[in-house]
Amino acid sequence: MSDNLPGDPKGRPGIKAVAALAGVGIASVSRVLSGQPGSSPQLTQRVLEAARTLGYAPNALAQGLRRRATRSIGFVGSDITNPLIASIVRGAESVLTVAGFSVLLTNSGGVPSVDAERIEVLMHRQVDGLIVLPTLEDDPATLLALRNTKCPVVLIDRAFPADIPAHYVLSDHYQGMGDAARALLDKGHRRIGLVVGRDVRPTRERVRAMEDAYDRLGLPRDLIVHRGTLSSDHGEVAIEEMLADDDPPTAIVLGGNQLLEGALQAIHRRGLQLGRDLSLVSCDDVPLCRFHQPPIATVMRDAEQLGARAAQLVLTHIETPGTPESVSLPTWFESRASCGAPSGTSVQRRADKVR
Amino acid sequence: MSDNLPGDPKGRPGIKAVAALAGVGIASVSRVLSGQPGSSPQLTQRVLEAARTLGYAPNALAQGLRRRATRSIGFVGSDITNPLIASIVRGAESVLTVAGFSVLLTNSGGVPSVDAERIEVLMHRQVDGLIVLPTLEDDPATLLALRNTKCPVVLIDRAFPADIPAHYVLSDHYQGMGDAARALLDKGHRRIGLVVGRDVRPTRERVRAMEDAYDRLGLPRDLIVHRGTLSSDHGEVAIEEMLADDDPPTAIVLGGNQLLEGALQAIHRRGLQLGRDLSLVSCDDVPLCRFHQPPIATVMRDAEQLGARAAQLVLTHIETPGTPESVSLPTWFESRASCGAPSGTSVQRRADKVR
DNA sequence: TTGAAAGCGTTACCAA
DNA sequence: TTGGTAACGCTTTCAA
Repeated sequence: MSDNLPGDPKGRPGIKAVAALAGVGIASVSRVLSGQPGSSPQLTQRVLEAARTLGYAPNALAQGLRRRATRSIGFVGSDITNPLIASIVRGAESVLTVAGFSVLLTNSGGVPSVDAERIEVLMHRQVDGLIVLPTLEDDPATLLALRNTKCPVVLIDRAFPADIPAHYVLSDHYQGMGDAARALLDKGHRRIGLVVGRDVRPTRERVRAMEDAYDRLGLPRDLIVHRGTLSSDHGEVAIEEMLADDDPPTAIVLGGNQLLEGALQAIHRRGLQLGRDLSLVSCDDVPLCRFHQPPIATVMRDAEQLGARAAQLVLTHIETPGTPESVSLPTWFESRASCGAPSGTSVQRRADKVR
Repeated sequence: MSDNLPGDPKGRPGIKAVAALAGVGIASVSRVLSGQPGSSPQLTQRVLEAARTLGYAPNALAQGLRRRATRSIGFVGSDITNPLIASIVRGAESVLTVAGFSVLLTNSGGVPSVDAERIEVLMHRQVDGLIVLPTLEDDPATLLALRNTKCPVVLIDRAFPADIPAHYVLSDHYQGMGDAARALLDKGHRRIGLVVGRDVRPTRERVRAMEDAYDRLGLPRDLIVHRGTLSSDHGEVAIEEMLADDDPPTAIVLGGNQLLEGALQAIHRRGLQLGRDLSLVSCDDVPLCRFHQPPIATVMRDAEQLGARAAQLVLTHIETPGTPESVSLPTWFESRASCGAPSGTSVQRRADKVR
């Protein structure tokens, strides 16, 4: 049995092979290669040489099993295809890679029960930490899965019950949306449409920011809140419905980057010119915002930073578990030509255009 | 020692705990839970019940170590933030998830040596397969890393030396680019600029398609090929340089979606109207292509399908290793308003515009 | 049909 | 300073 030193599954050398070649004990190899002190220079030398000539690298599986730590973290998001989420993943991945961690990526498709399932799979894979962008804040399966995690968890842009053991990285949507609201009200808009997603923290913050903006100016809350999913299709429907209103809003704010494409379709179809016939604000900058004619005013944030901070947080608490921590990152409003002064109702505006 | 049944690192029950609770042997638990036949209904029942009450799920690390298979695959791409790559990952991930595989995602940042390093890390993590979008085709480190892989590897959109043991999923860039070229030549363009990246298969196919299109019409190859990286910055520089030429092209083709933003910046800055003053074709549809005014004509492909086929290929060869396989997927040209007839030199065009 | 025991490749204790 | 050895949690012979 000891003659045959197959090492690894597909014929890679194992620690035994290195020990044999170096003529030392297996334990010494482990010690040297994991950088533990207390090995003579000679032994160290021989082990290193043997390892190099064999092209040896430790089997991360066995290490993980023994060390009870895999240096991997799981990421659960709805869809990597959403540029916002891609940026978050990118930010997290670059921090984690530097720290020697790998990322297990999963997409839940925005289905709460799948969130829960993915969390469980990742736990079985013994990830050392978890970064999750949960779809909802009150899905029972997700809550259960989150309660059963035995590793640090960082939740992005969500607020969960206090008994959920997790850390948070939050965007300060209130600030950016408040600035956007004030900018619109300043320009004279009084009836504003706000398209939002499901009832999660960003939605609540955005609605609150809008309402407070009205309140602060002593204006009646002439706000139309349209709730649904944050999809392109919903963006289109929302615009259609709002503009079909007897008293349509003169400005519309989209609470999610995915809404924009559908919204623009509806707007173009109606032949409306943004900034003149209708003012539009979107959330989360995408190339389309900047290159659209006119450019789309946007509530901005640094998505990569969001992911990077989440990664730092999870690493910190893997290192030394601590009490729940919460990080808040800024959002800000960037005004662009899609925002102008109101110009009567959209019915009048359409009449203008046709004439 | 046998009284204490801690099971898993952070206090999750192990197989021993289940065996103890069910009052059966540990081997029986394994057999029942991994669905092997040959267990009495009673035993099966008791094991299942015990597992459920303990909330037991096997430790994937230990399973992987023992089975010599982790049901995980590694993905190496340049940057998940590129919507093309995000779509490829998404396509792969959905196929793999259904098959019970997890994805280890890494970004190389488009640095060849990092490609190689990531491949090695993933091998040490004992992935069962690898999907790679290599930066270059002749980087020595990457070639070495690829040769040392002991698992099925699928390379996307690249052509490597025949001695590299890998499977391929390729886009038929020749077809789509050929159609684009013919469309431009048909409209009367004779001097066309082509911006491409480094010397990899897509670049070569695109250049060849353009050249062949000229040849087939018996036209001289009045083609300006601009080579560089596929970044937004390079897109901007490329446009600037081409339009600054004494005899600027009347149409420009961008061989990569990342080029578009920079290119549009340069074009807008010059006040050129696409489709009239200059014709533009991009590669790989992004929202910006469709919503730009005018919309940008594009050589399209199904990126998710690219990832999905890669995943299928890798799964097939994990199941039953076979000889190298190669899959080709279509690209096609979608003409949009950014393509019009040529209108003199850009100098004249600018004069027109100013007048 | 069932279970004891031998590993999988590594780490870490402990004795030498 | 070194190396044997017992785990880590699981699967898989092999005997019973």
